[in-house]
Amino acid sequence: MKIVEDRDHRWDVTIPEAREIQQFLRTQVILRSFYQPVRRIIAVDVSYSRFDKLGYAVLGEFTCDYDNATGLYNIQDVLFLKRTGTVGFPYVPGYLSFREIPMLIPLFEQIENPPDLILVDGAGIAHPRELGLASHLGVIFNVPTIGCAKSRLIGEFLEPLQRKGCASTLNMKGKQVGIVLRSKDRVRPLFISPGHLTDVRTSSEIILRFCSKYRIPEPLRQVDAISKELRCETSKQSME
DNA sequence: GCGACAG
DNA sequence: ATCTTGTCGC
Repeated sequence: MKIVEDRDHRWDVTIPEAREIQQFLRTQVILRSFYQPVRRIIAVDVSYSRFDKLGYAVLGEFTCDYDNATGLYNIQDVLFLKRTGTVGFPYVPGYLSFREIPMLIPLFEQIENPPDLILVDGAGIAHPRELGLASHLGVIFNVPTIGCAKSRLIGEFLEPLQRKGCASTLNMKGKQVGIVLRSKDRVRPLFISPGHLTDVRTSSEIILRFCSKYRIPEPLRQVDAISKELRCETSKQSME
């Protein structure tokens, strides 16, 4: 996969420079209904070492079949790409994409064809400048993305009912930027927002269809487990 | 000035 | 994000 030429930029930047990049890229975000069901999807995640500045990036590619009987996707993993790299940007709320995307780019370079959809652990447009990690990734590759955060970055909301599937709107400055979704009975809700080439409605529907037994949608749950596994086996080796 | 703050 | 033990609830 190749980054759209006009949307490529440096990653070793200062916070003010990062903010300017976000302010330009946000103008490229497109929100629109997404034709379901999806067939080929990619999910990504990064975990970190507490000692050194190492990050463990994982990209998972899956094929999906929508099951009319259960209302869920049956997923089949096709391949997992892993990479250990140096983290070059600190965690600053609102600038997560400058920390994680540089570690993911080498993995996306190994993917020939863009998928139908990319699932991201983080915010989409539910972001101070409407360009969270999912939106940033979607815009530079021009691929549909959905942001699926485990906690709130920004926005007002009412607590959704405790049943799986219950939801409430996530609003920013009076307009809806996402949805607060209960992905399982009696667990903390997920904060879903469209990244690029999707919309709130489609994003929440797709995410719910990837949630069967657990709070986290299956593709994201798998790449999360694999990146933690990679971190553990890597730090174990460096001890001998 | 103070609180809030994805991963 | 990471670390960390037991413990409460479904």
